Amino acid sequence: MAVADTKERILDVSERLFADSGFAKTSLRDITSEAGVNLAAVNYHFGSKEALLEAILERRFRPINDKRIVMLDELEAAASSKGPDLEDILTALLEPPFHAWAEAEDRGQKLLKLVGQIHGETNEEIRAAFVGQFDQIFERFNAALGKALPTLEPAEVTRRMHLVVGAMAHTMIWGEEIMPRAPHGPHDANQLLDSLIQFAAAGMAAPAPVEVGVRPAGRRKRP
Amino acid sequence: MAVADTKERILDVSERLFADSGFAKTSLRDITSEAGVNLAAVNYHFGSKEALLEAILERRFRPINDKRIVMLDELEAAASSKGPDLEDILTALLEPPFHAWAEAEDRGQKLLKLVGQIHGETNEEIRAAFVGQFDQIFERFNAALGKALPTLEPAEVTRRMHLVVGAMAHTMIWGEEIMPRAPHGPHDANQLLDSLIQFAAAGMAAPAPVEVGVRPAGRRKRP
DNA sequence: GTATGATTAAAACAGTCGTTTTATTCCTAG
DNA sequence: CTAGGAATAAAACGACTGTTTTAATCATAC
Repeated sequence: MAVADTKERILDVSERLFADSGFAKTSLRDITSEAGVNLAAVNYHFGSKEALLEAILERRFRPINDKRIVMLDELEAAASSKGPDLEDILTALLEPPFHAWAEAEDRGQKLLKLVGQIHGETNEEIRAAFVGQFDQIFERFNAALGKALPTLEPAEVTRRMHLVVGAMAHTMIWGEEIMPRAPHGPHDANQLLDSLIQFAAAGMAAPAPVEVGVRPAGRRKRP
Repeated sequence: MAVADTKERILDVSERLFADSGFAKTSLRDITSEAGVNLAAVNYHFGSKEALLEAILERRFRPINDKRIVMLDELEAAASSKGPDLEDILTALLEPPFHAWAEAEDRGQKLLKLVGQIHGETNEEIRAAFVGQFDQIFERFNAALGKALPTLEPAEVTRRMHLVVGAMAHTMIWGEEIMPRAPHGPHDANQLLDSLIQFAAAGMAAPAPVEVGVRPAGRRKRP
């Protein structure tokens, strides 16, 4: 068996098992027996179980984030001095992971469910490696969104951007269960993405909130 | 040591340890030694480690969901035949968990991080018990939101409602890290909640998306 | 063909896990 | 005061964990 075969089989199988049963509950014996490789192969090729998880995440998110940057680069190159439109920026942010998710679902790879498990379930090193993959994405899109929404405080832009990411992540992690009547063809996925982008664009462009210190004590009593 | 003391100490400690280190990585010995109780106490009082997790979730989410229902009841009792306003419904949906989260953070109880770990990391039984706690919430608020947004397809209302929940959950799970410069006083929490409600209201009220089958092939090319 | 390094295989290691069993203590009802 | 169940404590059980070690096999370069 060629090396690439063994390594990729381990990646494929462990990605699925981690997503299905969780990182901690999936043993190396589960992985290696299902992949048809030796138990020691994981430690030999990856070093440790946790390094295997890092390799899985890297393999999936690298092309997604690369695509995001490329799309944003193109938008900014084609835009006027005002910068790209809000909806286009959000499309560049949301479409690559969403398509990866929809395609992965079709192929039975529920890798995105892994994201929901990373928090707390693995050590700080992995968490840092994971969020580190998104540092550049965050900075670039935060800046672009701030330029597209010049009336908003930068901190408010950042807050709302995180809300957008949360809406997306929640959809991808729970989408399978919370939208059971929507089979995962490209059709449904595109409809979901449309809803998401429209929702996100409206939310990002919502009127600036009233300043905290200025507002009357009782929250949100309309006049 | 009184019974209530032992059970509650186990709940308090395990809630914190689960949230910090994850369910699978936290051993009963970690819990019982830190709580100052005997190792067998968990199995004696709760039956199993997984039943302990169910008890933790029940203890925290029961009052939150009760409050949501009470607030929605009051809104509907006071509303005209058109039903309550969108923003009020969203406040009833988002404020109870948000305040519980902010207060819990202050007391060092990061229970909401648990939610992000439930998916996949525990067995189907627990997952079912967890989502079952939100069945009533989902139905009630889905209906109320549909009434407040009569121009939207019901399926679209449901989709957007899930996006709102995702934005909220993401904020609560990651808020600690993604908003590092915002200390968790009631001040910042309220500001965050304001942003969230404003964002959610605008997103929910976004224009209805173009029908999938009708739309031209290339996505979202504006005229 | 043989040497050499990479890969796979099999076995053993040392430790931790959740749970159960057995004993002991505590508290209260009669 | 005492019987009896509830609660706590201590110890042991059996199973499973990630990792490491030791052998065997394979492919490639000379």
